[in-house]
Amino acid sequence: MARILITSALPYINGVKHLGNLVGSILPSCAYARFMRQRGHEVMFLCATDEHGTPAEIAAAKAGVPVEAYCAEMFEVQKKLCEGFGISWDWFGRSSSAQNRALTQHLAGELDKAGLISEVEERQFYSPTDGRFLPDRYVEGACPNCGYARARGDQCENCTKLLDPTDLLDPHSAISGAKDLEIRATKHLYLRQSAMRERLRAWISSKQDWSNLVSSIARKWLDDGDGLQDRSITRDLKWGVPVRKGDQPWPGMEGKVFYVWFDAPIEYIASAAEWAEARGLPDSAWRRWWRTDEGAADVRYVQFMGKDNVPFHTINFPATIMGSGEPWKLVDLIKGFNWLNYDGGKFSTSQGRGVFMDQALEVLPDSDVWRWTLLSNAPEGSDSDFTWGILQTALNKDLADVLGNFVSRVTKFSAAKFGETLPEGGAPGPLEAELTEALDKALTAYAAHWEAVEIRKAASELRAIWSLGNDYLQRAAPWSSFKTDPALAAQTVRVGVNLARLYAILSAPFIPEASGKILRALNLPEEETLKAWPADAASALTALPAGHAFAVPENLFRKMEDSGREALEARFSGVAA
RNA sequence: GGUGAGGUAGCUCAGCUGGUUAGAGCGUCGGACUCAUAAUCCGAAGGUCGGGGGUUCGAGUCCCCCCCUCACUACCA
Repeated sequence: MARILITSALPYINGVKHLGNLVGSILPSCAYARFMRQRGHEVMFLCATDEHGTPAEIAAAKAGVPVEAYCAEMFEVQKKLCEGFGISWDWFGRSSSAQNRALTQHLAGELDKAGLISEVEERQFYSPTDGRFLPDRYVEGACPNCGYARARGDQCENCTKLLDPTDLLDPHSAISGAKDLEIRATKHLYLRQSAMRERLRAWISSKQDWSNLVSSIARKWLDDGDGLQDRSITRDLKWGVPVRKGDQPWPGMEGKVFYVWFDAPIEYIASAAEWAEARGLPDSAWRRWWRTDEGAADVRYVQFMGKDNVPFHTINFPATIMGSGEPWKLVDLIKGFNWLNYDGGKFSTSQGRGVFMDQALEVLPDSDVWRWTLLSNAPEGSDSDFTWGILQTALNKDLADVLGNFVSRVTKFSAAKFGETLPEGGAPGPLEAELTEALDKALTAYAAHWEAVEIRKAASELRAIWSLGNDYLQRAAPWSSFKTDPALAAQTVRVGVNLARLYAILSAPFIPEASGKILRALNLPEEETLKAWPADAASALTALPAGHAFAVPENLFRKMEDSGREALEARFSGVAA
């Protein structure tokens, strides 16, 4: 038994996430965690909301509530939605927790002791009307290059020219529209990443099993332009972790907070501390997952994220951890995902384009359908497309026809001919031998794909395993043999129902609801059965003996008609209301 | 502009360090079967691997040039 630490990129607090966010980190991390638990490993699967920063403050202001209340509410909304998708984390925390505040301040203090923090005076736009400093992208004005009136301070989206906010003509606040902007000097702390460049490079180079996507993004940051730059870790905001050196004040930094990119990944660790506190466990219970000197040396740590998050997990956060000089667990495998596009275009939170998590469950409440569709089409190798046609195919063909119909035909036939207990008689023959051989190969491949975190390949192998069942039934044809040799048909039926049990176990990482339905129909205890991962096909096909009572389950999946698909396509075309 | 990723059958995608007739699912066509959610199973057709040049006995796979798509570009997190 191994110990597996799993984290999903933290969803930002300001609103409901779309399917692209879901498939890029939360969903695959959940499926992977479920697989590892079923294999008998000890799993700690953590996630949290990322709550600090300017967008949260602005979203709260727009909603007319204090930012703390806004975050508390959105945390509950996001938590419920994820639970609706069957997300199986051990703890879903909040980056605004007391634990994260303390740990962030502590790590900043350690970095300072190590000489890795520098103070830099910079000049930023300040808006007296808004009462805040404005990040570049919250300053708008006319583009000096093309004249576009609503260029943002970081880039003109019309001519794509990169800008400095001071370049803008007629600059004003994107929040209030105020024009009385002034440039103020302000002092900030920088993490001296440049000093850790070679250490980071050596660490990154040692990771041979990272994907091309992840490695190349990491290398780019090390070597782009003048190489790895130091990076500001503080902001002039109210909503965030107050800047302190451990538990001591930080002279000159009064009233400032840590920049959200700095405290958010630290929440991976802090969320484990939240978990321990919520369960009344001692600190050692969570530190054995995170401190290599307190038991975490044998932990395997896998992170899931979209490609936009890769720099933070390959460069910035490791720099924080390594720089502290303390023995915190570093990530072993980073699983990065590309983008999921919506019908050829981009999912967009700001434009309301695509399908959001709340809408998805509203129009199609069976979360297994979403899990299977999204995971079996996950954007692993390249950006990939979500369309309603793909969902319809995944539901109708894979889930309903290949898996659902298999369970249906085998249980119904058995019940009709032999009653609702597994019949006796017959003995395995050549067909069973062939099935066993094919299944053994497939089981090995399936588990290997999960071990390598190859989600699409695992899905494809699972589908092939489902198909083996139909192939077997087709050739064994118990509906024919029953007329002449009922014992032979009984043998086929026993194998068939055992296949249904096996499918429930193998499929659970993808479709936990359907797995539960199968196991309940087969009168099997869900939790123990899921952990009975098959050692080999032969034992899996004889797990349920003659005499075992079962029931015919309701159809596992209901298909989507073309008219239903068309209605969804129409509803979600272009920009949502 | 810079950097990165990608361009493989009608569609969605696999193809590791270069090696026999380039793969899968869906779709299409044909056949078998009738237990089952008009389900299943078998078979077939379908590709000048974005374009051009080069290296090699041999390239989808390596090198160069070009075209197209997308993302990122450090103050969004």
